Amino acid sequence: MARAAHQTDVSDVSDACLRDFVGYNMKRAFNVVQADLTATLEPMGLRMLTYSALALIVENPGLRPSQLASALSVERANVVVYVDQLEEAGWVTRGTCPQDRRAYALQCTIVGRRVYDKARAAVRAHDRRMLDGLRAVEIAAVNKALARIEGRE
Amino acid sequence: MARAAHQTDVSDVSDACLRDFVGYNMKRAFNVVQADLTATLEPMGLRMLTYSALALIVENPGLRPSQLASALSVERANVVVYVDQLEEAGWVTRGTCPQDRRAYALQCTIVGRRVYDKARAAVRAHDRRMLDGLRAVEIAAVNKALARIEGRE
DNA sequence: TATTGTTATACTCTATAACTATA
DNA sequence: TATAGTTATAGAGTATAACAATA
Repeated sequence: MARAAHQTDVSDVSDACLRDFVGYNMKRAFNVVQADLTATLEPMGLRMLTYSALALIVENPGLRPSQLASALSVERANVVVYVDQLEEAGWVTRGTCPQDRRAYALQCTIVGRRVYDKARAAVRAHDRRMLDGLRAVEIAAVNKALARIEGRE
Repeated sequence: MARAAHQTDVSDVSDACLRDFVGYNMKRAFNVVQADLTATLEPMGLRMLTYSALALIVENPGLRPSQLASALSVERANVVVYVDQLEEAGWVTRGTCPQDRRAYALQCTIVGRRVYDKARAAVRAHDRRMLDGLRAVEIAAVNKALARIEGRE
């Protein structure tokens, strides 16, 4: 790994001032996860958010968009785009909601279910790649800490 | 915390299908961190990335933009905008680089140094808020796991 | 009046391609 | 020929404001 003397050498740049800052560490780790996940889902026509939306619809048939927005922690306005894409792909339908005619009951199609199952397996493999080298206790510690930071539990 | 029966109730939405997926947990926790950090830095005219850039310039006087890009894990093109903003605020200067006239030697100004010190204290307080309730060993476990995911260590 | 889904819009983050001036 | 900084641009994520239909 020789490098020409005139080329940018980043090895002597100190980021110690940022390493004691959890947001910086999380952002950098998440960038790696995001890049691998994007590559994992792209061949199936999904992204992290459309995959997450599809998963929630599959697991919660009849889910309404506003519930989906809450579950994804995003605004209702943004969910419209995700559902549009899933609907255009033929994986999700906007069914009528008899109890509230303002709302829609989101359902996945047979094809949508199949795409989800395939994507889920790929995401599981991605997850194992990301956590490779970490012991079960360490993974549990991370999940606990993330839950605490998120304000759950 | 009473809620009208007709209002969106998200408590019965299951996201178990996503909770065993580290990217989802990281994203949600990072959203919380990001929101708090944005509110923390906004009064000082900084954002996460401009703060990070300022920190690296303060701690590495004479840093060149391409080194800054590597340290921040972003493309050179994006660094231009961050440095523009820090320069317009009067916190950073693009000094000449005698060894390589294509490059700039980034330096912080006296005011920039003062803004950084103030922001650093605010970020430390933010960090304590985020990690509140976690023991030192747990924080160490998170940082170790994040380093592993990021591919460092 | 308040809520649901929607549209329009804007800002941030990130990447790629192409340009210029240097090396 | 390759690199440093820059410009232009595009896509993704996120948020707010305002609207029509419905509660």
